[in-house]
Amino acid sequence: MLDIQFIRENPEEVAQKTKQKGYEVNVHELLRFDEERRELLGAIEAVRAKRNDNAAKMKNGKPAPELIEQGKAIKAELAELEERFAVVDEAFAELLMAVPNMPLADVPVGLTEDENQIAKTVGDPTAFDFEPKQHWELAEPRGLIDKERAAKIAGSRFAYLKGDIVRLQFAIVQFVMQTLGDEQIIEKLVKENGLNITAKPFTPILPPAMLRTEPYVASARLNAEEVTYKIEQDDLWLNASAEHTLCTMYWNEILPEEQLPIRYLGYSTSFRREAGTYGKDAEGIFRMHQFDKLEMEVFSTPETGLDEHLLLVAIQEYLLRQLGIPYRVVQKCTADIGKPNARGIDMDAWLPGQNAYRETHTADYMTDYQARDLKIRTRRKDGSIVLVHTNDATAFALGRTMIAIMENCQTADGHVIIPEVLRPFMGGKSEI
RNA sequence: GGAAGGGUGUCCGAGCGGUUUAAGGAAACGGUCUUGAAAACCGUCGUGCCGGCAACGGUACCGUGGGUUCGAAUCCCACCCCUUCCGCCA
Repeated sequence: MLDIQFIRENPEEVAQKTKQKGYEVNVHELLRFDEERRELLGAIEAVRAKRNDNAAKMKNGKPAPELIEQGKAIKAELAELEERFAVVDEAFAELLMAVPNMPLADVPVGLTEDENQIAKTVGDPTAFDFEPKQHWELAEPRGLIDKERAAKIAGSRFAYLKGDIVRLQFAIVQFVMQTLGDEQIIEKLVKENGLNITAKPFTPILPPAMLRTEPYVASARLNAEEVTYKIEQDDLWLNASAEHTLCTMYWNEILPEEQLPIRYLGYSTSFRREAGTYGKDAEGIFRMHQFDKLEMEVFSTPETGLDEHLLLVAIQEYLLRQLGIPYRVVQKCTADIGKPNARGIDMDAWLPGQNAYRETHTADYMTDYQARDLKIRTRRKDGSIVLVHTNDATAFALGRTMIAIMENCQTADGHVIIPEVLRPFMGGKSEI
């Protein structure tokens, strides 16, 4: 949620930016509830003080009957106030939760994704002296992807991946783990981008793939049940990204400042119901109910949050360049960055088979919006306590990355040249 | 899944419904002593919210949510988690 103090002090700005993000919240009504709520809270606390006082008088020995009578009256008075408070508080909380994070100044204002801006394009679309195929045309005939049998067992949008494509996935995982664990590479990227943050490498992490409702809601990442799988029996949800189980990891904790930034490289299977996407990307493995993903997650001080975000974007670009995949960087507009986001970047990889750029990466900067609900704070060296800033970003969505490799590195006879950097993890193999 | 025992502050650990304003210890920080350090001694030492420029005051929080009571860490109910034993299992 957004800082109520900030909303009190900047109601017009909050109303305007809320609108820019495509959200409808009556800020003035919110502030009226806020005021009423505080008034009632003051009254309640005064009555409670009276109650505590009254009870204290009865500490020693036999309670006087008139004190008990007084206590009963106080109890009734308190109950009446608390009832009124509960109503106001609920209305207040509902409005407050509806307020999105404020976009940073450089986020383009726009109400649909058409107003996203292409920040830059890197590499030319791969040239072929033959008609490039779509990834499933390459993979299915060779038995690398079997969707028919998967449909028999689990339904549509599932697949069996087999053979060299599986080796490729784990080669990518190894490559990314090695790259993000290399302090020199991080340092180089920090310097190149003029960032004022450490070169601390990323720690690989395998998170749970499920989480409970309470932390999920607090993460501001729980989408409607149309999008996310729910395990009713156990009050658990299947995560739609490792970022969901990573950002919630320090829920309700105060981290010593020396520990920051905490940089994780998470690997997790992600699950999405993809309701309402019937027919869209039906072929191949572009849009699946289940896919594996490498996700970066960073907890930092407020001062370094933006630089951490820029580092994550730089890493995404570096990884794509290492694989030799042409891509473009998209600065998402106010309506497209998402409710908890202050800034959001997408990366679209060039897919020759589709003759189009398609989204393969996202980088999200939440400032303290997500941390406020998750109650993740840091204790500074001077003893003060502040909310951390959170960042998440895709390292590689493995399915889509393999699509990009297959389509960009395909040969006329339907094989795939393995990018140089992956070969050490493919047993030296240069083609599959 | 069955049985038993537990969840108290950064950690350990007390806590017969009303001297709990949560004992005591450890760690940490500040100080005295010391050439310096250790030891010893003295002091400080949870989080949120409301009010206040501030010192401070009020209030809530002892796994979570409800209930009983004039009064709940303490009693009752439900749920979550942890430990041990048994069963099952990669």
